[in-house]
Amino acid sequence: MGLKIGDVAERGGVSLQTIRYYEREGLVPAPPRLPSGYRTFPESAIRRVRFIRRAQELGFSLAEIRDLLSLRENTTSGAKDLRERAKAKVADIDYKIRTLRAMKKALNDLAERCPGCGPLSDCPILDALDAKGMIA
Amino acid sequence: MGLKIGDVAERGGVSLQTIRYYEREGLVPAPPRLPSGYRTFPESAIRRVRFIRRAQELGFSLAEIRDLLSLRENTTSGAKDLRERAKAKVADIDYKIRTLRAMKKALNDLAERCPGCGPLSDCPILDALDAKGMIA
DNA sequence: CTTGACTCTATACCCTGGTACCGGGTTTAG
DNA sequence: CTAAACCCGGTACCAGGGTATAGAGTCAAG
Repeated sequence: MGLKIGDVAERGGVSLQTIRYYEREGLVPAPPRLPSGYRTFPESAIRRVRFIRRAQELGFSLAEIRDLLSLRENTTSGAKDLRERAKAKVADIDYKIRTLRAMKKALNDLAERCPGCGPLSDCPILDALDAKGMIA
Repeated sequence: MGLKIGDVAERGGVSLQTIRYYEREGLVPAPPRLPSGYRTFPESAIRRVRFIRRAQELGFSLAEIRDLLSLRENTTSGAKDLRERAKAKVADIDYKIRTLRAMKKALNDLAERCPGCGPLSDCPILDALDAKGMIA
């Protein structure tokens, strides 16, 4: 009934060794084993692996991702603390979203306005990103 | 007047060696030198370094960033091609924004609803992120 | 005119996030 | 019952993105 490591790897979009690596690093909980020693994963392991991949693409390190994931295995701390920590993560995410929106705007401006600029002029992309609100 | 490498490093928020590394990797253009061999950077180098840092936080590799930056030093290709490439980058960025918004929503849900969940239940964060639209 | 802060090149090293290969056991389809 | 396909742990290696150190030259203040 449990999934084998190869299933998790394939459906999660990573290699088999990566799953073992994530287990060692505490990103995927160590699953129960068959008498043979084979790991048997629950379905949720696949979602977890996919989450890890997506979060990485967004610039979170594995340590940050472990942190994010630990929010739901909330045995350690009170509900108040959990809310605090989640809010902090949301603030990180908001910052990323704002920065991405500014980059997007700068790129759109570049694409639309720049056919008129000279090749090496001080085009808008960097300037747009350096505007207030983008610096920290 | 020209900035010295230490100024660019400090005001750009990176170390001195990192500036030299970025120069070697073609992320920051090699600046003119004084007779002594000292680099003298224009102000724009600082903006450039800051841009690189921010883009990294958003999950772009240095290769991708070099690519992004090359859009403005558009001597190579026609305006049509530039628009194409910029649009492709915008699509990447839109994907990241969508994913971040879903993560944010999941975290907010977690913070607000979960005080009522049992500790190890299948809480919403992973599920929310696995919903359609988030998978690829 | 020297002393401390800064810069130069070059080489070596480090951490993160994996990937590849090994010799060996297991499971399953024919 | 055997061969293909899968899994095990262990070790070694790799690329990206820097960081550290060494040995030597430069510049600015007193």
